[in-house]
Amino acid sequence: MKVQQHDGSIIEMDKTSAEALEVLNHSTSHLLAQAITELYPKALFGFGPAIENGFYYDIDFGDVTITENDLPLIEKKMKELAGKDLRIVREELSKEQALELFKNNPYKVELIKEINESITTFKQGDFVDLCRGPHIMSTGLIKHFKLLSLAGAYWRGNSKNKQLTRIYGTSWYTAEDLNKWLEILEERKRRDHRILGKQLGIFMYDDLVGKGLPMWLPNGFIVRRLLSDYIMDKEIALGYKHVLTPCLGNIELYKTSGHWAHYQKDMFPKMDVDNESYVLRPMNCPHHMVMYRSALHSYRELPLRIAEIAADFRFEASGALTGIERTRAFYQNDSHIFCMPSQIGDVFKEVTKLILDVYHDFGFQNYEFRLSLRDPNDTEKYFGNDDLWEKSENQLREVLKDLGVDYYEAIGEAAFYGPKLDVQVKSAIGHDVTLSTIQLDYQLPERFELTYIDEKGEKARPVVVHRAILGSLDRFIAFLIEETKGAFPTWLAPVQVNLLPVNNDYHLEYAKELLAKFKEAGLRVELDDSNDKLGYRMRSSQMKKIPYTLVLGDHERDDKTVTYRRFGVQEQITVPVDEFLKLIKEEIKNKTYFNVEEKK
RNA sequence: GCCGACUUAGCUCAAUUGGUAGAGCAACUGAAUCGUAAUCAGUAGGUUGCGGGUUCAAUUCCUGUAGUCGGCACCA
Repeated sequence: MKVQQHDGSIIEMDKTSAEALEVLNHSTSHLLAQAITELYPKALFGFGPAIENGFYYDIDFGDVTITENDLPLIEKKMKELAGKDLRIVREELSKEQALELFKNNPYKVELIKEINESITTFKQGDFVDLCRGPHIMSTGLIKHFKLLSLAGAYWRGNSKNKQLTRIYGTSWYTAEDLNKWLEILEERKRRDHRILGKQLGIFMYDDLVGKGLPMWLPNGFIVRRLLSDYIMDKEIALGYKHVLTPCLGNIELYKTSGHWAHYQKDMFPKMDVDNESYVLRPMNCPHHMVMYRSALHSYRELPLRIAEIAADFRFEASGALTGIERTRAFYQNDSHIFCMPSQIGDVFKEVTKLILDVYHDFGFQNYEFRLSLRDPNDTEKYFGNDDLWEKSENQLREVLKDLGVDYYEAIGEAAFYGPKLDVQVKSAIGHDVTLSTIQLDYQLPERFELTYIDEKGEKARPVVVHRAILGSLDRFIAFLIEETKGAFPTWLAPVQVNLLPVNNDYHLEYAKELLAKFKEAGLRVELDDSNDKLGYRMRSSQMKKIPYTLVLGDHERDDKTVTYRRFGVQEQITVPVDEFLKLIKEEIKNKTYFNVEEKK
């Protein structure tokens, strides 16, 4: 297929390439704009780019309100226009000509004024759009697309600007590809932790308690407790010291740290008591800073690793709340590592290795390291002087180079006190979320006047490395649910073994015997002695995604064996009881990550 | 917070142009005792999120409010 580029050249593109899909989606966004222009002549257009597996267009509809019910109509118009197989014609304009052509559209005028290169438009039929391209040669290629959703989006991503209407869609070269993508979107919905979390009894919400305040149900609590134990054991092995600090803090604490100046709006309002003010803590750094400060420290103690599974409270914008991925009450797997400047590299390496170790245990593979840097133009957000920022950002680049991990840089994603190394994952519903983070901080030690006694017996200032491996337990579990589709690995499963006697009259006794034996062995085991048919109980067991369902009948009782079925697998395996115990204990010990798809 | 949509039984969903709520699953009761993803029958379950309005009549129309969802903005 042929594609026309910004400079007017026409190149050949492979339809199966990512670039070709991007071009098609971009051209489909133009087709959308053309259809809208015919249906709503007063509509004004902002940006309309291709995005991953789709496109959108931001549109100012003026006084007209568009709803999702309008999408099929727009889609129909698009099909009609595409059917005409209109040629898409590139034209080059002077800035004056462009300003004249788009004089009725303040958004395009704003953009034209900023363009320094040659200005091009792409025209199909009567519709002209300001655009760099590239585009396909004519609308006839646009056949398999769907408008997906509608949203508000601020002009140029700034909440001070007017909010436009964004229409999202997706476009493909074949009907098969389109359907495949739509199926993936459906599949993602089924993995959504909010749905699975409800089905599996992990967490719940109630309006009377308040939005963003999840309550952990028995099954969810088991997973949380095991995860806390798991990560604390790892930390203890690395020399971390665990502490417990209160969820409230005097407001002066946060004024000292700088958080009050930065995040006041995102904290629950202060509480005035006697002549003091308190806030629910949004994070734990200040508590740990003053804990460090409470004693004299020798360079021999460093790095000193203070850790806590700490409850934090943030007044997140109501629209940001998402299941247990983003809440107003959450628990951080937090630590602050106080070290000498010369130890920064080693500390970062140690923490990065811990992250990789943990991800390996969980079988996570789809994650990316992001080096989060400050935006030098945003002097309001970022504390400290330029030299220090440059120094610490370069230090992180050095560390990453030494570690040999792939990463990408993101401007404006740093914390106000320093650059970060974040581990980014994509949730089932497509949210880009930070799972783990390591942050370099020269600021808080300064603000809290932290010191240690160095080799020469003189006071020196330590550096703080903030880090969270599981991030927050809440968000981690959200991600874990989506990765495992709710089928937790055996070591984390709320119920690990479900016992099904074939006939209660003959096999219940044996089942009870095993129940006691398995409990004794430390397994989370249940016995389903309801009078339902075996098939019914097997189905119910599978729906709860219990790793091992054991069927116990005459053979098993007489031979002292069990017949088990692994979750999601048809195969039935009969083994002696002790062998089964050995097998499951081994699996729990090794934290084996069981992939149902592979075993099917 | 902003734009748009949604909210009916514990859960998943129905209810023709406004005529006063219905199914499956779950629960409960009974029968059946059965070898790997739903045995049969019966019972109970609802101020249709909440408040106000229009109407002879509102799940349905209008309005306010709360929550949820899709995005945007935000994310120490």
